[in-house]
Amino acid sequence: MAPKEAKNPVRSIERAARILELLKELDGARLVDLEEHVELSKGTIHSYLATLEQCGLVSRDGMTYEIGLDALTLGGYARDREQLYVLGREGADELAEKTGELVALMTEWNGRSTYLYQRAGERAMAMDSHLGVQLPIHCTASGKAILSELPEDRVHDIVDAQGLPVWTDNTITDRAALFEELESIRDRGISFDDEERIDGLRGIGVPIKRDDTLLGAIALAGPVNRLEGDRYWQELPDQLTKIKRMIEVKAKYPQS
Amino acid sequence: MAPKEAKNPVRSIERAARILELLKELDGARLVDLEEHVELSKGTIHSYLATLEQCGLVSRDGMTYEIGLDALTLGGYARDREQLYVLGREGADELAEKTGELVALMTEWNGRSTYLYQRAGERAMAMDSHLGVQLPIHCTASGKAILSELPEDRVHDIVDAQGLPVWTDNTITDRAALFEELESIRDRGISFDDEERIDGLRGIGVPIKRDDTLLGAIALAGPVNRLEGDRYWQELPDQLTKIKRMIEVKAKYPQS
DNA sequence: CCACACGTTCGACAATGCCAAACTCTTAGA
DNA sequence: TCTAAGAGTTTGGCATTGTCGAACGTGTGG
Repeated sequence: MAPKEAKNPVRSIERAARILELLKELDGARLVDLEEHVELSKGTIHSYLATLEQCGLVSRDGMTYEIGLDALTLGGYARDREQLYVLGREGADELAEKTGELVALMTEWNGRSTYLYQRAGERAMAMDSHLGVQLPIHCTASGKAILSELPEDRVHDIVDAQGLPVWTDNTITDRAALFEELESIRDRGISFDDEERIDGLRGIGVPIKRDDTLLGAIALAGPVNRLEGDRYWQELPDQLTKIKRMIEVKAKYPQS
Repeated sequence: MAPKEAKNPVRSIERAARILELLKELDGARLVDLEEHVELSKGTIHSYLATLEQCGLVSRDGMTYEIGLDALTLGGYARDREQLYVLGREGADELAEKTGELVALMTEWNGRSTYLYQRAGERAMAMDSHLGVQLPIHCTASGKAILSELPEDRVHDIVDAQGLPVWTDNTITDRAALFEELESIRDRGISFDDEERIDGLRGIGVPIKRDDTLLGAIALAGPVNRLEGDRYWQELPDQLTKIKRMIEVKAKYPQS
């Protein structure tokens, strides 16, 4: 996603969005806390918060402000309009049930791989991340699956914008290496995250398309000790592929 | 929730929120569509949309604008900070599994009953609503369960703001009747929605508290032909109550 | 009881959002 | 092919409206 700059931006909106962002990053904040992070006077921040609260985008409990649930309402609607979610949820549930692991539907947003849905199977690890969270795209199975189906220049744009930051010893940090990897992902139709984002965590991803547009990816994650050998390299990839086909058929014949 | 008006509102934020609202209600819209619903010139609306897009709150596909996934990111965080969600998700899953019906965690927001989480059991009906959706509070099991634990004047405030609109023949539309109903809900600890919002749909709700603060409610819904007789009036209520207790214990002893 | 820290309100100035109108781009029809 | 209509985009100047700082509340701890 090219970081398009609006020609005539509405500053108040930029600033309001920044404040919401901060409330998220700080896990809720008081007025003074925000003051430290924003170039605005106390009085002004107050007006912003009061207005956002009135709009339902912020809630306050005494002195601390939080993101309001209207954000969830909006986000929920946004998700419902994502085809990957509508078409893929059932398949994700099925796969989580069958494998016992953590299954997620991810789509590209802001050059990142973003959770649209997640379903934990019986044995799934505690989740480190969840609905709406935006993960780096170069070191996740879902992200690489997505990149593998994006036009080359889009990939370059994204890498330009996001860089290839190190997360673990296995993280791909070299652009050429990344493109090689994407090539082999295209060959197999499967992407592997072999402890590239978090030590001890492996993942498997498959891109999902409708006609020729990329919808996102379905991915499975689990601890190294369970995702290894044949299960990691063969069985689970096969199951993912099966689900992918199912979803893509559903996409093609909406009524069936 | 009293409709607090900000003293010095930032108009641009109010308008931006209105536009997001419209994008939701219209299921995506073009610039001209918005023009009909907002007292702003084309050019101005354009600036708003461009800015919101830049902030990730709006996405565009050619000519049509949609809510952007950053809303989901924010909303997801907001949800994670709701204790009812964190504490209750497991219980809701369990209940959905066991009963096969639709189970939801709801909390009060804007004087409405709002979905924090939903889990569909095997036999659950197709959902008419979902994450983040805000339902009327006087004609849903969850809503009435919530009202039953709110201070009397809060209930009056909410009813003043929301009214008691008719949804079906069974909808409670009289304030006195509502208060009687709430009284009996308090007695039983259970609320019933007997086709009060949608014909053919029944629901059962239980309020959930932590210490003395109300967190929200857990509710179960299904078609009349499955929710009837003893199952509706006894068995399912008992199961809900069991889960409620489990959640409240978890709330009390965080580490257990 | 005072002092401090934080939130809230207010009035005046100037930044900035708004409108209208001109411009571009695409599509459809003659 | 040319024209017109319909949509989106950009611009400049005026007036609205956000912004600051200071003064005013409010509550908490010493």
